[in-house]
Amino acid sequence: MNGRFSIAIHIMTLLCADDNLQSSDYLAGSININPVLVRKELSNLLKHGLINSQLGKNGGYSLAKPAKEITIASIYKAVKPNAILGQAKNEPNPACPIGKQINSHLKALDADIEQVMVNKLGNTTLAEFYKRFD
Amino acid sequence: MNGRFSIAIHIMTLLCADDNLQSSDYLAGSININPVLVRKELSNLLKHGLINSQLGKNGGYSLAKPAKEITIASIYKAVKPNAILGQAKNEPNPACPIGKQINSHLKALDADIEQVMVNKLGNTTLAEFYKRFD
DNA sequence: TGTACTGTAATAATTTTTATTACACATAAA
DNA sequence: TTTATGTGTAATAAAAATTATTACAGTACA
Repeated sequence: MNGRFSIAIHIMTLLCADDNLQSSDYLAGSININPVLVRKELSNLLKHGLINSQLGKNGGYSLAKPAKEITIASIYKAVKPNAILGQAKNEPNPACPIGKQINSHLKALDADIEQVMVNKLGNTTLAEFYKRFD
Repeated sequence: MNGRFSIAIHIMTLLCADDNLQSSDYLAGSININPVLVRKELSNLLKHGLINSQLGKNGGYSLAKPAKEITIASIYKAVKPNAILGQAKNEPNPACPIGKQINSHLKALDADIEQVMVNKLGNTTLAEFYKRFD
């Protein structure tokens, strides 16, 4: 996994902390990454219905619903990678009985893992996560 | 996560499939990656006590113990990344109340996730995983 | 009608991953 | 005892992925 979950939850926490519209530049300043990257992730969160945006002057971003109705799992799902356990770039040797089948078995393992992860992350809401800050 | 878990479990499955010593070149041929990368991962698995190696002519690698005593979790632990959920490359803004604390809360989330993952992967042995191949 | 935003494309820089080359060292077998 | 075949590891190069930057069209408030 790359830094996307970290960026997404940082964004969501900042929006949770203040109901006013926040600009991508402000968010980028807290996360300390390029504003364009933030806008890309905001665009993704928007697509997943987690946030709202407002165009034009004094525009910005806000949560699409109350923080207690947003689970960490839903944020994770918005940015989740193809494979939690990672995947080979090269195709294994199809002439090898193990190589031929390993990917499908790995994929099954991955699905199991994703399920327990999402279960766990589904137990916490953004509101609860935010309460941990002091 | 990169391709390391995929490589490690592929290696372990191949060693499980045949008790004879296997060379890094043979393993690399099934995985379809460079033999040096395989030897690096073998070196790591060796360090974690999961395999044995034999130097010299006709040398190679074999499992360090019966496959039913090796869990998938122990293989995962040998290659696990710093953060399952990923981590930012840049330090968040220390002047921001959220930015200042986000990393420690993320780290806690990560620890929770790792625990449920390891629990889940601990339920399956290499022997059971290997049985799924036909 | 200017100003301050979002939204997105194109491109460059950086970092990470993977591949390759090279070679010291070990041991079985001819 | 010499040769062949393997491990172990360092150094370097190539490729791929991630992050940063520049640029600008479009929107809406004042």
